[in-house]
Amino acid sequence: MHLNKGIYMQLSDQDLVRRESLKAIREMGIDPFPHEEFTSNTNTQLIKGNFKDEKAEEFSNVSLAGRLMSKRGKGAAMFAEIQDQVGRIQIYLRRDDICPGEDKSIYNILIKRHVHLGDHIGIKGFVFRTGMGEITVHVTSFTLLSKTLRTLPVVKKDAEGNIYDAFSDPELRYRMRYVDLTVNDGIKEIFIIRSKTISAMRKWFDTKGWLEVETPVLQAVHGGAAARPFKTHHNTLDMPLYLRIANELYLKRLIVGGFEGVYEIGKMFRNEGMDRTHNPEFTSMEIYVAYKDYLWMMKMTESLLEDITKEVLGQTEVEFDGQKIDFKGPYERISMYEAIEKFTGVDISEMDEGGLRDLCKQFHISVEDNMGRGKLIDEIFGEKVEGNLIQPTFITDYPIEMTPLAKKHRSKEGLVERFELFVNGKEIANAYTELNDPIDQKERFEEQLELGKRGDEEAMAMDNDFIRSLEFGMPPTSGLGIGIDRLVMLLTGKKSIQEVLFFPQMKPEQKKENE
RNA sequence: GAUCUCGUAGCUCAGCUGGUAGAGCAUUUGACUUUUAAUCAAAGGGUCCUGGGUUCGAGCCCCAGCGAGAUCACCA
Repeated sequence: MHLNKGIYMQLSDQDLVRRESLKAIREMGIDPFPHEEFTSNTNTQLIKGNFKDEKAEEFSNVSLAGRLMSKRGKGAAMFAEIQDQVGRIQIYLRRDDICPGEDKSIYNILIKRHVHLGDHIGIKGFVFRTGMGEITVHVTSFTLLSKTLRTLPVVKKDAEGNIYDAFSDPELRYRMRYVDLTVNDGIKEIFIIRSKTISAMRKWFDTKGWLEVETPVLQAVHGGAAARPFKTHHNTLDMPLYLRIANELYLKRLIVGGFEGVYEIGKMFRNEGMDRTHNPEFTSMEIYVAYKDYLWMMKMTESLLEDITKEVLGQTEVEFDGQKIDFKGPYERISMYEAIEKFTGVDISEMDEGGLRDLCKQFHISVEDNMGRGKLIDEIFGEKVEGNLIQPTFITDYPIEMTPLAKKHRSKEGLVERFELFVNGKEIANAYTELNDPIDQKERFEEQLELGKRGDEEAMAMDNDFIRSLEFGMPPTSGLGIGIDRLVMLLTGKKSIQEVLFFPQMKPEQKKENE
């Protein structure tokens, strides 16, 4: 890309033309960036959806604002298109209607010459249908609302809906998302689905009486998950702080404090690799409900996802990468050991660390010396099982070594009460019957410290205040976390997380020179 | 972090065995008062990502760097 040569300051010949026009507009006595509000009484969608030829008089006085997206000059008249947030509509500008007097400069000079594609305009007029049958606004009054100084890519669509010259370079699309949103079809819809998903979830929880809360993003001890954090520094306190990798331990403190249902939707930060399913900051939803267990939470999760997909998409089925995925519950439930046996034919439930290590070798799965039993099982699962779980599937009952914050299984030795929900081969939710025995919790942290000493960089740190809070008594509780970005990817059919983030993380365009 | 691929006009892309750049759209000028990927005529627009090297000569070959995408590893 030509980004290195200075995308910020270099102007193309086309951009220079716009600067010249800006000057010319001012010389005409017209403010290219006027202050006054422009009042619309409709929008493109309302007109296109409701206009009827026999009811044309209802549309005899419309006003709307938007960007000029195409111009088809025909001499003393012109067809053009205006685009607002909800769509696009054709407009018809006739010189003698816009300039009824002797002075034709608004049409001849301003509109024909100095108004460019991308400019924000306000129009008033009446709606009619052209000879070709297209609903069109016949403009009687034209206002320039904001001049565009850069050339917008022009994306054209023919009658069959074929797209020409789409603005398709992913780098440019992500860096200049404002352009992507403006010129490419369907981009806004992705983010509308994202927004609706979050708001549907929030509404669903609020209806149950659970409380939306906010917990610290800056944490002195980063806990609640296995991941490398971003480190920062507080100047006044002169101490290191970490951006949260999870908020679990804080939310549980609130359950200790007497809230019976709390949830938080917010950003987490993990200082790890980036690829098409990982961004350094991502959005998670975590919810904790007192007096519940993970069996209850599975039912809740089914019901939540079924309701949300229905609300957002109008149906529970989505199509992803050619596969039909149905969020209608109930979902298949299968324990971790059963799942591994199902896809490998090997029963690992009684295997010790050495046996698992041999099995990994047999399956050509590369493992590290510092991996404990839990991690080895996780490797086998990730390699042999995960990818097969296309329809929503609960994997339950994880080995205790992998899960230091979950309660021991009520009946199965060596396991914890945990489930993860897999869809399309990817984990999208994770839940426990939360560990509320402070002595057990302390021992689990100590085991984590041991793993840390063996070289596991992601082992959790001891959180003494969290232990203290449990000593004050946490009711039996179940917690659930959902990766919002991944859920939105499923609901929008997007294979890359960057497609569902407005501004995915990018390296800087230019090296700093003399800053 | 590793490997592979890519970077040429505002956008989307061509560019042959190495001979100092092309198209469509967009822009500018002109024609056209119901067109629609408007049309017709003409014109302008380039640090071929950056820096080295090979060569009489590099968009093309080699090396290094920058940025992006895909795959893999780690993670959600």
